Amino acid sequence: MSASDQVVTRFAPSPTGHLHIGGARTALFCWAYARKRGGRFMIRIEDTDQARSSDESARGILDDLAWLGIEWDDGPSHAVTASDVAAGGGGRVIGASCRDVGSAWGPELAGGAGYFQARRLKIYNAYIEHLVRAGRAYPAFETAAELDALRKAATAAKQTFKYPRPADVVPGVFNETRWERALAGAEPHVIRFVVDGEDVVVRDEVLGEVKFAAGEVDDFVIRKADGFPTYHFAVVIDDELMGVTHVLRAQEHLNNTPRHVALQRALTRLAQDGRAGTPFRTPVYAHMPLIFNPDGAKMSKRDKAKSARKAAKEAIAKDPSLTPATLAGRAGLDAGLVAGFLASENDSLEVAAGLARLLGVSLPEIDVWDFRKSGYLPEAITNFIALLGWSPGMKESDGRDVEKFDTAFLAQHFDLSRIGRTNARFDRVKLLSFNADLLQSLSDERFLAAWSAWLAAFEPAVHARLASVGRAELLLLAAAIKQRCKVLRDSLGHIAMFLCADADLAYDRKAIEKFLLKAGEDGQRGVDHLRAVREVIAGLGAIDSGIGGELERAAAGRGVAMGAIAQPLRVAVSGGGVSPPIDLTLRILGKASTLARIDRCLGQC
RNA sequence: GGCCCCGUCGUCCAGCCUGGCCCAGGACGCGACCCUUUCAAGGUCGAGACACGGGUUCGAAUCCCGUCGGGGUCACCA
Repeated sequence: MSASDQVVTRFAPSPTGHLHIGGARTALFCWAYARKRGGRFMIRIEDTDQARSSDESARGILDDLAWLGIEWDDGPSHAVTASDVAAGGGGRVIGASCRDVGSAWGPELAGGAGYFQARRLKIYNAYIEHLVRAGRAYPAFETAAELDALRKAATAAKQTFKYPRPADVVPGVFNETRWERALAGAEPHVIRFVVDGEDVVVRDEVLGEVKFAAGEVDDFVIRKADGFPTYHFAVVIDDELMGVTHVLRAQEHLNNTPRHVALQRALTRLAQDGRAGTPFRTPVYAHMPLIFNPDGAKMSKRDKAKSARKAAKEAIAKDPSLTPATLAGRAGLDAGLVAGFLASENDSLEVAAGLARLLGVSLPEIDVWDFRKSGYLPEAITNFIALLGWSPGMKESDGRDVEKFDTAFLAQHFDLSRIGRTNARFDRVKLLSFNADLLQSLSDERFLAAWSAWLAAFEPAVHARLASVGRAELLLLAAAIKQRCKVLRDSLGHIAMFLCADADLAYDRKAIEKFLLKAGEDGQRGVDHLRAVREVIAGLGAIDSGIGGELERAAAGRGVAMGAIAQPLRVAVSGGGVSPPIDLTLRILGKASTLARIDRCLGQC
């Protein structure tokens, strides 16, 4: 395969926040397709929105991608962080040997810098000037307010708004007057593209042929008043210049495609007329289905606000003494902002998070970062999202569908032809099950490693406390909680009883009544068994792997089933009726702690 | 509203292109039972869908048309 027909895919995030789970799927599919075809996968940062873009966000997105194990051949260079579980730690840089996509335009575009659109203004402007001189684009001077008024009028008249091309703009004729006026610099202006009246047929690998009639698209903006290109323009220029052959993106972009094709055609004519550049190719398009919420709307950050609002309203309904103001006070938030939030006047993420913390509810995970915080494994995420809109269509030998696989499998089997057309709801319960299965399949050692890395990143205080626990005990702990966690965050609830000081352990009165004080069918009470077992344990040198046998002998000696002594013991050392298997629990606690807790419990009986 | 996309169990996915092997298969969830020192985990079994209406055909989940339903998009955001 020559370089010219090598497949090049790209993921082009806008650095305005965290990486959305839908974006992660797009990136994953782009990556998998490039790998499958032996091509290159590229990242381009679309930071042409000056107000919303940030370097911090770009770094975060790159980091999330790396964490997922999605590595790019071309794009910004990025050091892999230590918390990057999938890639196995730090010490590497992704994108260090990327292709050159801009140094011909200036040294500032050498290396990874060429993959940031905000630095490529010189390139876009050169094309824009050629387009203007060819009569395919023109400066427009309407203000945002004027356009708004036109739009409102159209809506009021029940008509679709389309930008009316000014009478002095003639397709194919350079409007020097407007250009000079723009160059003078006194008036804010945008550059609009002259959309010709041709039908566009988009050939899509997923949807087939999609026809757009001429006249559907108006003269859209290609350069904003601040001098930055719009998405439509930058994407077309860069995809061509960067040799992108396949564009995989979400279906919400389908309606943009005719604009992009129109631009490609105009730019190609420019080249053919000998004015500038080389002909623009139309990449292969593949628009994938959207990812929905459980309630059937497009999954978005707004879901967090919705969920927090609901929780707050329920809290207020339950406790009428609560008001938006008291809620705001307790959560340390601005009262006005909270009131507005509850009235659905804003969807502040800050308010949502604050309210959630205060009320002890968890917000739905939307961004990859949210899933990281909750304690999902990257392998579970990539496996699960790959199934949202794609399937390998293979059967296991036992007749079940193949649905558990890793990214290596994707790289080997991913194909455009098996991308579905129907939107998928994001089912967190199934994701949870995928993650739980993965966690359980880990050896105790590997579980401990993943768990410890997660604690270090998200629960440093707990991680620090565990630092004083011996490796053998940690491994025992890992074994005890592994099957009980669907996500790593669940571990917190399971280890609380171990982290708690013996003197601080709280006893559940009901559990004491039920398992210690109430007499069983044989007339014996748990508390009596507990006293006997206490002496057995006190007589032991230490609690080791033989403890299970000791307890069984003790039970047999008293003529009762294991449960009759395990439950009282469990209440004594954990405070309640639920804990990991009693032998493991006692081994982790150790003899001193076990006896101390039994004695405390006996004191409460 | 205009334009565009979609419509198989509650949810995700297989089957659709190349009609019969489909009174539709798998997974998650749900129910029951088994295992069991609690909670989990695990095992077995079960309930559960071709949106509707017309065609075409010997035969349709699969092909065609219509209806209804859902979604996306109509920015100097991407």
